[in-house]
Amino acid sequence: MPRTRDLPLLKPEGDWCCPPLTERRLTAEEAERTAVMFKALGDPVRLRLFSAVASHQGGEACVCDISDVGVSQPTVSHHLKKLREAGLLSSERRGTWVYYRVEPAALAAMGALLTQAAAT
Amino acid sequence: MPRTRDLPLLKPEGDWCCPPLTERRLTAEEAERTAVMFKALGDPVRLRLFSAVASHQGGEACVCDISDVGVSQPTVSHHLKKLREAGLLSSERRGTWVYYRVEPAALAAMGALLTQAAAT
DNA sequence: CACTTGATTCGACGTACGTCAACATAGACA
DNA sequence: TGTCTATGTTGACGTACGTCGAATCAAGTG
Repeated sequence: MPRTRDLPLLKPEGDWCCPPLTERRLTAEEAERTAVMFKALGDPVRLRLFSAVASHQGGEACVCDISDVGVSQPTVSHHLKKLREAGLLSSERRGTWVYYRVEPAALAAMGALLTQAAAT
Repeated sequence: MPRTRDLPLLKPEGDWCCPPLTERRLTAEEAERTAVMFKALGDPVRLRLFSAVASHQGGEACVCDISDVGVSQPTVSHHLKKLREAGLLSSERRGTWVYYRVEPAALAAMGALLTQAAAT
């Protein structure tokens, strides 16, 4: 498989959820919604799990591929659930294993929220 | 003051702290360091405070400008301290008031971490 | 100096979170 | 059917977190 980017690059617009942090003050609801995503990445173990999925070849990884994070297996499952509930990961069972992959939209939204704010 | 961008635009490289989430798995230390920043934005009140500072004219705001977030003033101070400790804000006292401004480097680092990961 | 306003620190409270061991569930295979 | 492996769920425990009131500090004003 070529490592070229022949797939539809997603537009860097971030209004999937919220405007850039510099545009205006977030409302209470916007902040509530956005905070869930940031909080999901606000734990070292979840961050490592997320980067393990994101950096795995094919863009997806089964739990068995990424469970070596230094915590027990139930804890891994717990954190993956959190990431899924935050909309950052999606899971799918295929036979024996459960595969996780990153949700590009959420990732792009968070990125736009920050990068467009950095140009102040 | 002109609102043109005549100031040194910071390079969108994000190795200020960590590689993009897709490049490789984060080490425990990298995850620990990065999680602090994400956790800082993982609270609705802090998110609103941060966006209030970021969207304020001149790129800075005194505490009195942004204290209307629905929590007591000590709580506001507590959250601003958290954001400062995470490297996302810097503060400076000028006379009676304390002014907060966003730390562009940290913001850019987080943004790069995510946007460069979204191009998988 | 005392007094007022802005901001941080302190001490306490309740809740949420991360973690684990034990148990439960799902699929593969004999 | 039963057993084995891979994940998810439950219940419990300790710690960290968000919140507040009260006390404290900082700077301006009379």
